[in-house]
Amino acid sequence: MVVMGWEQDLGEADRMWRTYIEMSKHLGSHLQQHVQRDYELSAADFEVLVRLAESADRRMPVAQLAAATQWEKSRLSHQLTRMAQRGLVERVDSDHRRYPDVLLTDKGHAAINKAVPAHTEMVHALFIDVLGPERLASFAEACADVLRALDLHREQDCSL
Amino acid sequence: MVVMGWEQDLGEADRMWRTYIEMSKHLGSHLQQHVQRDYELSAADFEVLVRLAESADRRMPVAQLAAATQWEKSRLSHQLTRMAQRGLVERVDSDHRRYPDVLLTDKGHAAINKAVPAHTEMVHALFIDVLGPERLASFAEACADVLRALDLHREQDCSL
DNA sequence: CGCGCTGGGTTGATACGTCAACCAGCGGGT
DNA sequence: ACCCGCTGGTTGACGTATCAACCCAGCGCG
Repeated sequence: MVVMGWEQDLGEADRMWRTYIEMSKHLGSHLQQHVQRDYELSAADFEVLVRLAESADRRMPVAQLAAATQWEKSRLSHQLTRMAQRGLVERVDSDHRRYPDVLLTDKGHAAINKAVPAHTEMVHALFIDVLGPERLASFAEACADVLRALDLHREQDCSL
Repeated sequence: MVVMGWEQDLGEADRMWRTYIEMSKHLGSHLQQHVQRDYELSAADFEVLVRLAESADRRMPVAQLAAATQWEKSRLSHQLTRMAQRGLVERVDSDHRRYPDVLLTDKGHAAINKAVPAHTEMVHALFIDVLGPERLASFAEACADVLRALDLHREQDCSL
């Protein structure tokens, strides 16, 4: 029977798509909840802290942080003010430019160093170890392919 | 050289994890942006409308909607009031209970019927067609496995 | 009968994300 | 020197998410 449109009759592929969506939603929120509950850090906090901690001297220009996180500048700015209020980071004047740097405070450093091990452990338990090495590899490659397709598509969008 | 902790030396697996994270973030935001720009619907709007449109008579009790979307009741409630203000849904008294039902308005129905085809098309272009059938199948199976692991883990959490 | 409990649903406060407007240095042209 | 525009960054307003508190109908029990 031919229905008006899309409704009800999802094919195999669409159900698989939904499986992916479900998984990514649940996995994301699970990780986020834990890092929130156990360490009082939001996903956004976490990301910023990781990037800063990875940088050589616990500080970097705002622009670099924006590039690393791929966030909008305004989002980053808001996030930084909130984190500054909680004492996790500081805005300091940079040497060469007239633009401020972001500095990871001791408190921020301590926070991320406590949170990261638990987080990676959970990522292993829930994701990496669940798919063994070779399934993980093909999974990641699939992700990379989708990313490439996405980039192509994005270029076309911009050229409008 | 042995560093203090986790910093810098990410293994293969962790880089693959990051690839997945990147992909899921980008794919999600891309889809969301399009459905937003082109049809004035947020991802949340979209989800609610799809569930309602899939239901037999374009209406269902709030609880059922909550179960379908897996959202917190408060989130759903807020979302429904906003959508009601825009005329996409209505809260109506249900027959048997003293609890309200949610009804998909004509406007809401029209909106979702316009948006869905474009959305599914994009999902195909960016995801389903990128991985062919068999890669898609193994991908979905991997997702299902992660979901199962997640459920197990979740049970343990609740039993605290 | 009345009392308290439970569970579905709403409300309010606050944190977060996005968009558009704005502000400040710095080129570059005339 | 002046204006102009660009880029990097901040601000405000608004929509959205989360948490906790609340409201209220039904129900069990004394």
